[in-house]
Amino acid sequence: MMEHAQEALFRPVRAGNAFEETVERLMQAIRLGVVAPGERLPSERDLATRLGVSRVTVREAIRSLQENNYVESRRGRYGGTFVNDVIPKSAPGKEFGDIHDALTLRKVLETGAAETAAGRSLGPAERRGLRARLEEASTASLGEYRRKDSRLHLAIAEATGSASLTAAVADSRMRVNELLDTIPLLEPNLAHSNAQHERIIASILDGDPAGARLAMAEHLDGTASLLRGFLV
Amino acid sequence: MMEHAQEALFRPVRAGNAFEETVERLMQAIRLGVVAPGERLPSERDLATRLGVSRVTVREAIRSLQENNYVESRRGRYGGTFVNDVIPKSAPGKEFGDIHDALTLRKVLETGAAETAAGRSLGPAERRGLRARLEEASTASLGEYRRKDSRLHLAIAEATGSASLTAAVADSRMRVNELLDTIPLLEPNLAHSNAQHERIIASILDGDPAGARLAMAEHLDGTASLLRGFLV
DNA sequence: GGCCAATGGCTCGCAGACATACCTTTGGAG
DNA sequence: CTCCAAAGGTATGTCTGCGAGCCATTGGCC
Repeated sequence: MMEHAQEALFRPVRAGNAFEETVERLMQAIRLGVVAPGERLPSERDLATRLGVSRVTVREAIRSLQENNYVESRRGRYGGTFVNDVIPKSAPGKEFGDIHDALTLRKVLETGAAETAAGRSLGPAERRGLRARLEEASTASLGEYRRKDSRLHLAIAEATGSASLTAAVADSRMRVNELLDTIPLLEPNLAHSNAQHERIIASILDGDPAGARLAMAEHLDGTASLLRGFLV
Repeated sequence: MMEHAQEALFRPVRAGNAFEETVERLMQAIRLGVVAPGERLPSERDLATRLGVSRVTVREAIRSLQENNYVESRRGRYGGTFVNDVIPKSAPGKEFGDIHDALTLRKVLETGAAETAAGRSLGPAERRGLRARLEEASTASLGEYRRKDSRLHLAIAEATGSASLTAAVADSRMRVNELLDTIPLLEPNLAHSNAQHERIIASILDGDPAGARLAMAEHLDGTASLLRGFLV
């Protein structure tokens, strides 16, 4: 019997209860900038359907976000649940194994996504979307950088046309962002990142898979060594 | 708001109920050959702990496998639940979008895994393990080929040292295997596959990441075009 | 031959999640 | 000004899944 493969296959079937999972997803949407500050989440009924949980559970999750000041809800037509500007903390306590695991998966997924995206023939809407996210990230302030950066990387994953690859990238980024939140973000890193982003997007738009992979790999190695340096 | 990224983030929080998820995992372990015919599954109590579900749920899942002749249970000390030789078939009905999605994710994950594994310094046990799986796959009969093939690919994923990458590869393989089960497996394909396997493992053992990636990419492209040809 | 540890087999009460229905608030449309 | 669609807020009965305990069976060890 393959002892180690069992660890992967016999891992827990569910990460947490429905409530915790739902909170996690909504947090992802907010922290990755998929729903930006000031914007509205989908309605509770809509979320319940999409997430496959009951509306009660969605409401409990939103309640918990309200209590931590992530969102505010307004009633009535054209009401809804809106994302606040303040984005509170995060609490670490990671081990080295976790870091290696998270960074390995991220590198595989994101270099693969960049290469795949570059190998496709993208429509004008997709090309515009990528350029827009690049522009957003390059003009972002320190405070909003992580969110804009995530949106750019997610847009690259989407450009592969694979929903499950996009989902995997989103999950992976959440894990890595948790780690990144524990170390300082400095202006020089940011400028360097932006230059790398431009190379990545240029390679994708030019249809240069090898270039896109290489540029993404260098980009990721930057934050990876930063992380390893700070946390080990 | 990024409409498409929402589809990824607001996907269902749980794939099915605890029972269905548990059945799925046990099926994976059996079909991917992690627990071979004649071998014993971990005890119910053990599985319940590892899978994070109650023993009742594990038992219901095993019950369902028994009814489909996948396993048999024996009581008493040194008893347990044993995998049968007969491996029944599944029934498909996939759409093209699913196929593209599954193949895209697989390619990203497995080429990344091969490259990562080749870039690590593997211990003697890992090197032996890879050679053993290669040997098993190359001497496998038509009937057991898919299982042995999966074990080899899983061993490569394990060699990356990343548990979550291994888990992702396992999930991805399950999806693709479901598709592969619907098309014929022929001796020439098998011989070709074995030759490619040797190149992949050789590159990994030689510490040649680029070569490993390339060899894996060619290997996967083979079955990918086979699939696209048969199913589109 | 008897013991006993480890396994599968079984039951019952509780907590979490669900489906469904209804109430309240709000602001644009007519 | 009135209406009403769409959103959040609330309540209730049902069911799934869990925890925990106990029973039944088996085969090696003493």
